[in-house]
Amino acid sequence: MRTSTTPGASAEETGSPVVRGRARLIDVAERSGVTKSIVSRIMNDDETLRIRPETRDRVKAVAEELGYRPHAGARALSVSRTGAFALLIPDLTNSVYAAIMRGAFRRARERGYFLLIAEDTPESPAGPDDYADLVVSGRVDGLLVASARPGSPLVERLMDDPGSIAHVYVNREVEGSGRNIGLDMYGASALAVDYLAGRGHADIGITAGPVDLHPARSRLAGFVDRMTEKGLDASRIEHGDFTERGGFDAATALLQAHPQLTAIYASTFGQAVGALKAARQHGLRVPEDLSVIGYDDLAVADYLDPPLTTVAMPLDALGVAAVDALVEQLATQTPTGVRVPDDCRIVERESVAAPRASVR
Amino acid sequence: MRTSTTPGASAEETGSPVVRGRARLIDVAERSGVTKSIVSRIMNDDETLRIRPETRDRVKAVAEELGYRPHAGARALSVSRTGAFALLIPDLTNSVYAAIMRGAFRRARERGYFLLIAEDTPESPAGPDDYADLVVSGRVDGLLVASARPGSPLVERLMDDPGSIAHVYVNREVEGSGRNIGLDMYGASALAVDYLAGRGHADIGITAGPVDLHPARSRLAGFVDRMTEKGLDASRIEHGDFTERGGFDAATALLQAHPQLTAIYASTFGQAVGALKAARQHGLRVPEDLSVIGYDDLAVADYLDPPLTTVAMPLDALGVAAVDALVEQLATQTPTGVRVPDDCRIVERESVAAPRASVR
DNA sequence: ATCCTGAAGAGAACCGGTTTTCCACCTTAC
DNA sequence: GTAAGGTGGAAAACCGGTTCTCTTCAGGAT
Repeated sequence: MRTSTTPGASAEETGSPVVRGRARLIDVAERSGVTKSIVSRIMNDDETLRIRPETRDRVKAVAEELGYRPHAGARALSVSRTGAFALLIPDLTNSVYAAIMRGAFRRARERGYFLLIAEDTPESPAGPDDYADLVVSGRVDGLLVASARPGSPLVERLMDDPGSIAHVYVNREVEGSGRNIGLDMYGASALAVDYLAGRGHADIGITAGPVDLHPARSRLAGFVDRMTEKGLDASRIEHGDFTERGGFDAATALLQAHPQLTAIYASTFGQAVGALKAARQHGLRVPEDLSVIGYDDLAVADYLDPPLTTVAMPLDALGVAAVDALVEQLATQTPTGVRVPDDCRIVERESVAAPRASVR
Repeated sequence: MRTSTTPGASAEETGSPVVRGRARLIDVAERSGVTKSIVSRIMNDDETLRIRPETRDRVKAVAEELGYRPHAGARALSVSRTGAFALLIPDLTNSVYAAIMRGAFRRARERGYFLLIAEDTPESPAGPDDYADLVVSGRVDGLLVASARPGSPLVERLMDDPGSIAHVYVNREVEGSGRNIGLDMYGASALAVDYLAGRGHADIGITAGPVDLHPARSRLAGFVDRMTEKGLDASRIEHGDFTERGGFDAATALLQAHPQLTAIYASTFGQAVGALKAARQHGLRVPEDLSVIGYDDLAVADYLDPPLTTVAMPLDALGVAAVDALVEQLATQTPTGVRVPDDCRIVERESVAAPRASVR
């Protein structure tokens, strides 16, 4: 687009800078009487640069005056680094991911990166090509993949050639990838079982998630194992999507199949909301007739009826850890996985009580 | 970073392409025996290019084989266009924005843009500089501002120099900007009043939003005007944040100040959730003792107790319209505002009924 | 006077594209 | 036989930075 902008054409006569859209490195250089290499090295705090303090100050003042901002594309071209990551989210409307996004976003800014957030659902792919091309085309430096589904085109591609595209898996782990940033969901499930059992529950059901998702499997495994350890019946399982609807359907099936159930452990927050509705439709009061515990502690939990007791997970810490891992991966060229320290805990509200026919 | 990558160094001997991170334009050119200018023009479907069909096919085949993807930074540098927008959201955890994001994201992709999403809260600014620098530094081509707050540094800066930074205001309008993409919130409020009045309600209160936010003012004005038109008392107003907490507080104050209230109109979905809780705490059954209607129709409305009747707004259409307006602004260099056609409507669920002491 | 040294900055190549200009060659017409 | 005109593609400038190498000049030592 050579629109003959001849920058500073009139400035040469007037001595004042012509009004341009943006100041470039060379504008700063000319105006302070040095070359652009010097300006560049000053702006980037080049340690190897020997320069008179007064020159440095003058250049910095001019840059400030002109509102100089380096052109991201030009810099990316030069240093082969964009300073941006892409975060792939399976569902933007799910507040759980909002919490992860928030942590990741903040941490990215702290480490000098911007975050490009994209919704990556099975239905709406990126278009002709997938999100891995964001890296190949030099738009971002790496991928934070929270949307991994085994067998999806993206995951296949990343597994095929793990070296050329920096990435980590967040929340949804991919086994064998060695770059999973996850929470101790297994332990969280065990904690939930302990909590319910501690209140006297023995007939506990679980609304589990889709079997192909790693988080669903971990949570279910933690539930089954701890139930079994305690000598309780771990067979009250119904699967459903990780949505309100899925939780409603699964809980309904659970209540029909096992009328003696006194507690339900829902695998996600959304499922718990659905389970509450299922209980109402069955004429069951929560927590008097049925206890419900959910996963992930969101702000709305306080405002449900009854306020929902949850297993709180450090979701923003997950986002933070993911960004840290990706930054480190770029620095060392070696992927690492992290299990975020599990300070998961039960947030007690009012949806859990002792079972109605407690035999204590 | 001149790491002497001498692309294709060994390829010259072996005849096969050396394994590189990415294929460049010149790699495609050399491999197909033409110059990079030709490849560029072929890949961009340059109409003015006269070329032998076989050459075109050969080049395209090579590009495909090498998995060539143009480098975004290099292209941005050359054409002064990045192919990305930034969407500034005030609260990532608010599902209302998720709906807008979704519409905007999809539409952006359709029009060849990526979306960089950023959370722009009053507390956590962008850092040393604000989000307008995303445009100045050539990282994105324009801003979709859904986080406008009058007097905020960003809005001030955009108002100061509206010409140099392409942007539109989404949802939260800025008066006098001429680039507002909004919904008919005024009309939606009137619709809610009509609906409640049609069910026999006369004592209607509103949980309004923060007075400095345009949506809050529009919704309140629509309420007040329509109430007044109908000869009803339009003074039952309490302000609160656009959150569950704000709705809870405002509704609590409303119920204490006006015990005769039979209906509450909540200015946001979150406020409605808070209002439901406030009703419960006051020992009021919804909808028998108190009707509640909320704003924006989210999926969870079905799962609240009772299921929440709402005024549904075309949120994804808002996102779509915003992207369209921004694309057009870049093309014509003239900002435009749009009021998204108001196909807003009442979604009836179970939180509204005739007032308990209906005098019909 | 000359040589050396270090400080301060100039100059140029390069990153990977896009776009304008120009040129060689082949036809066709005269 | 040659000029005109069209075809197909080559060459080079440019976008705005970064970084490596080279030059100049002053001052001190010899």
